[in-house]
Amino acid sequence: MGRWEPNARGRLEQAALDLYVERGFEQTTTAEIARRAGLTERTFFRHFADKREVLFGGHSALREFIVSAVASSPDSATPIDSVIGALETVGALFLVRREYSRQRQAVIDANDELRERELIKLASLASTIADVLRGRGVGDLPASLAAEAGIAVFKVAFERWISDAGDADLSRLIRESFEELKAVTAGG
Amino acid sequence: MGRWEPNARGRLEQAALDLYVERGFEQTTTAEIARRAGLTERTFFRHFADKREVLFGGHSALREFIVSAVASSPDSATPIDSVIGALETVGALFLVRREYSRQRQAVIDANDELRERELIKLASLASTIADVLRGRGVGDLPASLAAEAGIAVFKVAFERWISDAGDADLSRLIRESFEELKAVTAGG
DNA sequence: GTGGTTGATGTCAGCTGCTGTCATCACTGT
DNA sequence: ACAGTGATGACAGCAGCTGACATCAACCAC
Repeated sequence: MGRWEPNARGRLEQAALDLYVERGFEQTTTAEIARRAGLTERTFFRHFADKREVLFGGHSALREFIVSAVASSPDSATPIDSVIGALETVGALFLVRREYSRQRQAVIDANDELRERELIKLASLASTIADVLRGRGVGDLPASLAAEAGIAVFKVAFERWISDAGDADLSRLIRESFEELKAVTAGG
Repeated sequence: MGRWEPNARGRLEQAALDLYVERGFEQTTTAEIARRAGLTERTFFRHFADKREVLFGGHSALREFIVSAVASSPDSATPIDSVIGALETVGALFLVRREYSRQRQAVIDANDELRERELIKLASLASTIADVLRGRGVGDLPASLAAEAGIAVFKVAFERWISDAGDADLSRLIRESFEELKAVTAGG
């Protein structure tokens, strides 16, 4: 048996989410999170860069998944189809996390600082996707726009998915939103 | 003559920008900004919600301008054309502020916290634009997508404008980027 | 003009997020 | 055994930000 209880990081994540749900993000101190996880405040900051980051641990895995999905899409695919296709694939992964996603998103939506962090994660993701597209020979401007447009579609679809009372399929919402974007930009 | 020097807010903005440029955002304390402006730290926080917000004072005017431009676009215009048209118009206003914009953007780009703040301002703007479109009878989904797509175009165009060595016209870059978005989404 | 009100600022105390630094001590390999 | 490693604890301290109260010129009512 180790000197300490295992999975300190996971305990901190759980304690933080619980407290953020119970009493809100701002009303929760880092010392409280650490105490509930059976650790000290200093240790909290060894595992997470700041009080917000504890909610965004899953983002790096998501990023890697999307990057490899875009990179491995067929050469015949247009840039935007590569991006939307990758996002549809990743959308399927959210199926089983619906309730967790809702809870987490409610916490984020209730606080501006957390919304800021979420937006920069998405912007950084768009930037990475654009880089991958450029690596596939896509021009600078279309790469940026395909990536930004894809993330815009994802944002809209995700919001619909979270607020949908039923059990809509995120992948399908992404596809529908993309078709709507096509319709919206096609005019003129 | 007043009891205090006039334009305290403006002095704080100038002092903050100067210090951020001179030694970087993180290396500047709010006390230093206040001191350089001839005021106290407490007064700084009476004028600005936080250390970042001092760089985003012009955003509310920009927002109002864009909102009224979208609202007053002809009924015959499609949603995306209303948005792009409004952004083109606002783009013309940046003509005379090129050097200031570059300086300010360099400060923002050098710091993640400032980039977060900028992104939430743009996201909030997109949300407001979508609301205006809905008020004009546009459906929920197309309103969100036209607004998000418009902001995506603006982001890409603004970045090109800032990094362009010459003196490109922001309005023209917005138009070009929009045409490129059309081309990118038109496939399939 | 006397007196009350207002509004921008100053002063001060204090909490919280976050960091640097050093100590601790189970575990690991030799 | 014994030294090294790595996760954690303990403690001090800075900077961002807030609440509460004081100050005092300008303005207004009379």
